[in-house]
Amino acid sequence: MKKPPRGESKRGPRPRQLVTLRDIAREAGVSASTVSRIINGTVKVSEERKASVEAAIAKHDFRPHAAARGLALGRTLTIGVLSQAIDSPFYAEGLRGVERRLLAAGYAALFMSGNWNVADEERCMRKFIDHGVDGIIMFSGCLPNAAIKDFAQRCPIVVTGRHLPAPQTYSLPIKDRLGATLAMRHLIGLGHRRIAFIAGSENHPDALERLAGYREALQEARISFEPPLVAHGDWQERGGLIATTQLLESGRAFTAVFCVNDQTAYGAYLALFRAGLKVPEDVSVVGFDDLPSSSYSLPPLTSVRQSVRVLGERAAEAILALVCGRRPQAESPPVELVVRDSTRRL
Amino acid sequence: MKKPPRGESKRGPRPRQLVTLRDIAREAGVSASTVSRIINGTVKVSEERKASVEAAIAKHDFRPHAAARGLALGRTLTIGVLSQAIDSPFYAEGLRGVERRLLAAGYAALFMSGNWNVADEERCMRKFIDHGVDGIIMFSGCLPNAAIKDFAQRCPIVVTGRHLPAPQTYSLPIKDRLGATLAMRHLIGLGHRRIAFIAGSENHPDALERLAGYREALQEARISFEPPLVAHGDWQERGGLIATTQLLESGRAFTAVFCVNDQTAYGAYLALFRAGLKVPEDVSVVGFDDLPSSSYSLPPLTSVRQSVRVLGERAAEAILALVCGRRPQAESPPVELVVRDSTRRL
DNA sequence: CAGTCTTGTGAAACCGGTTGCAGAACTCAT
DNA sequence: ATGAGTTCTGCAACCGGTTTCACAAGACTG
Repeated sequence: MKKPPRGESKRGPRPRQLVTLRDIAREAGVSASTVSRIINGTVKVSEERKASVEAAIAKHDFRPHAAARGLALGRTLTIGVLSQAIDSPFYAEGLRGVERRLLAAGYAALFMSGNWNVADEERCMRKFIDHGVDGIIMFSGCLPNAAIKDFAQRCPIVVTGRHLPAPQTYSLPIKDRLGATLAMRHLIGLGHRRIAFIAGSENHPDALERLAGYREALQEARISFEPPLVAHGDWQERGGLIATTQLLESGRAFTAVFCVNDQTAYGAYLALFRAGLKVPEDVSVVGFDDLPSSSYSLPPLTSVRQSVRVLGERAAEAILALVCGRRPQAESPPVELVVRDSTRRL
Repeated sequence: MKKPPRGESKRGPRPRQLVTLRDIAREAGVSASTVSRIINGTVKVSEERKASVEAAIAKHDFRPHAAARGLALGRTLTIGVLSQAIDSPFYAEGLRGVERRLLAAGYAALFMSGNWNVADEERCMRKFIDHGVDGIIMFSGCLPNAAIKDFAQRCPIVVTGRHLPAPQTYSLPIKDRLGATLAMRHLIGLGHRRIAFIAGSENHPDALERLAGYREALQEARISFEPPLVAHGDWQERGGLIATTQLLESGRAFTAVFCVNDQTAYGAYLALFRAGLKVPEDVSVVGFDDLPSSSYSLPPLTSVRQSVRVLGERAAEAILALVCGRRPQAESPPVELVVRDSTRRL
């Protein structure tokens, strides 16, 4: 019962740096310190030495060893980014924003997926710590706040989609409720009264807030809330398809569907299509997130837009600030409704 | 004109490890070597010491410092993964596969996007090297083979979508031509003769191969190749929309469109929709890649499937093998045609 | 021209792990 | 009781950078 070493069981020989800083120093006839100073520009060095060192560096195409530098500096220039699934178009947008902004600052991103699952999220977080990331960005996961605070003692954390006041931590809330009311007011303004809602998974905070927005808007318009008009999906096409199909089979009348996110709306589209119903002639549909592909759905989807890409950029800015010991100033991006062709006046 | 240091201009104080291996050793009354050996299970250690060391580790929730370990071991347990855009559903699928397989082996993935652009790809590769990755996976980029061979001298590389025989390198070709002929034979078998092709960007090797497959299938069926039936897109929805629109406006008759990838097909869908044409009644459409969302397009899209996710898994297996000094044995996944509702018999 | 102030440089310590080597302790056979 | 063989453990060196500190050389001041 020997515990296998980390990683793969078989390993090759221990790899070495082909050319080290001291090799360069020897070749240029200076000390290692001088080479280090030239590379980092930390202290002024005489022109002639600088030239000969730079020549030696170029000649051997020398690149400092990352781990060694990381050890000495206490930094890895790496940020861990936790999303729920790297292949979800929603998170992909966010990751893109993060990547852009981090790259510009010289940082690289370690992406991992939590799979909407506390255990996986926790595992990812530990892995980030083990990899020595300088900071972590969490896209709204299901990890309890207490756990996050715990991790935050080891490295700064930026979390989107929730409010979490704690040291070494910064939150970028998502305006779920406001967005949902925007969508609903649009439908109500078009004369719709019987509006179904395809919700997300039951325990997810974003899902609950969007549901709250749905109810709030109904109340505002003095339309009574009918529980049977709410069906639960899974944030993905499949869930939207199933939920909408059930809703149709239940026989409850409705003239519009508000979906908790765009992927759910795509599923709803297919369910309506199979039932021979046309969007928007027979049923109006509104999504949430305004994914890039929503401009290309048939018909192009009306959706609530709070740019996830910008959210990612802001999150990246915030984590960089935290890492450098500054106070982040990033704000959540604005929410707006993008009206396309999936909704019509009754 | 002072050169700013790497990363952000302002940095906080140099962070230190809160509790080190030697702290644990002192607390447990053993030497640092013993603690290291217990953590890695490299050598047998007496039960009593083991217990007291593990107690101390648990008490302080000690985690070894990644950079220090990386320095000593010469490994970072990190793999660089280059795709063209992290928010492209195509690459996202592949990244997902890579992530799964790497995580299982204890490795983490550093993802970066090359943006279909040689300069960016090169920059990413350098960044990977600078970050000390143990290996690199490249999803079919536009970097010339010579450049790749160059990078391969510093660390092993697995590349998909091309054939590149070189030491420290492994290729997983994509069966573009075969896939394209499958799609075309399907359309031709349904009685289509005037088949348009929406190609990708002109210089991309995958695009050229798919075009070659298109022509090959035409020739096989003794249908003459008509250059005006080929339009160029950009691998994305937008390009498919524009190209199809132009094709329609050109007045050339066609009964089917084969698109270089699914995203292009989504754009074609929208163009046809706007022109009042129905799929598949008026025009049949076939895509390539079988993205997950293609089951949910309206109508669900017939597409060539060579699972990118599996490709990613295979690539991950191959790079792990290379890193451990073994010979990779991974094969490209099989290609097949998935027939859905976007094609019909003439 | 002596004394103080800069400025550039190298030796050595340090970051926090891993590991070769040698010695201690313990087993077992003679 | 003694020697050989085995198992466990600690010392010290090492991985490859960065940085403190001391010092020498040159610039400036009175």
